[in-house]
Amino acid sequence: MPELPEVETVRRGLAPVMVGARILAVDQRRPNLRFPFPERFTERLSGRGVVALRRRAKYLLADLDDGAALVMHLGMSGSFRIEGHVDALNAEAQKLAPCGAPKDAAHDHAAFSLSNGARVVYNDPRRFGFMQLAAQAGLDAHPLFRGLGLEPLDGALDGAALARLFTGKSTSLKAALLDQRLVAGLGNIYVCEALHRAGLSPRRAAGTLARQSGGPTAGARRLAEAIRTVLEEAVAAGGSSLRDHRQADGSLGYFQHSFRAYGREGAPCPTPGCDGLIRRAAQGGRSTFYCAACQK
DNA sequence: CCACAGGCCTGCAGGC
DNA sequence: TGCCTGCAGGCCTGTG
Repeated sequence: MPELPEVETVRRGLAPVMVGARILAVDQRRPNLRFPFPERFTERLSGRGVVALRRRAKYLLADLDDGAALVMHLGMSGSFRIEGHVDALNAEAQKLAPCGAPKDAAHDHAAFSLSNGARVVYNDPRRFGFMQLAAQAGLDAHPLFRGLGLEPLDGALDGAALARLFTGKSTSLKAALLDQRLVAGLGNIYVCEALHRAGLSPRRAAGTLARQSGGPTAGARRLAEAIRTVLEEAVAAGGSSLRDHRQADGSLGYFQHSFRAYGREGAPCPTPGCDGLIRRAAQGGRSTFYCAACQK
């Protein structure tokens, strides 16, 4: 579920409820997720105000009023839901409620009771997610963040930046784009989608897109553009993770209907003028969907 | 029973 | 020797 667009959707859904509110209590229901919860987790959060809700790559960050940041990663199956909010702001937030609500509470692992009456519940069946506390100051130097690469939507990702990152790399484009140290926030779905849009083979060596004769290659420019546009479109659609608990207005979580390659094995390639079929192959133990006819 | 699933880390082996 | 790379396995549970 959670690649960059999904985490951003979560952030936008939670922000109206959490920012400006105070955490009254934390209901921590087990000692660990992927990693142990921080020491004295509930004590350290109780009474704290939430100043801001931010995102870096696939991390969600709640800035607290004591200078700490609650760092949250959703892993493969993490989701939040909002309960018990009744005012107008909350109605809007409910509409944005990220990743829907699970059918039962069996995998509710932590819940934050807020001063505005809302309860924000974290659910994660596979428990690949985690939560940590870090200092806001120097967060970029924190072990979780210091190695992260370019944030795709902040304006720094263009053909020249990609060409520079790919210089000398013999690894495949698929692996390079999944590497969070180069570009941060892409996962299996959006890598497949971006490569398809750019007309580039997932098996092609990343270094072949490096600079040539003083400038970025056309492929690097196309790829940077494809990454930005697919992420922007997915964010605008509320991500791809909201198959369940669809809102009546249908404005969120519909990007899975716009996939051109991911999960479409055997389907006709949607590229105009291409008569290929979408294929599925394994790369690094994960499925890659691509069209051999138009992705070179 | 099996394969597979949106993330990410480690260890290991091979190539240069 | 070092560095890069690909790959398997592990963490967990759910679904087809």
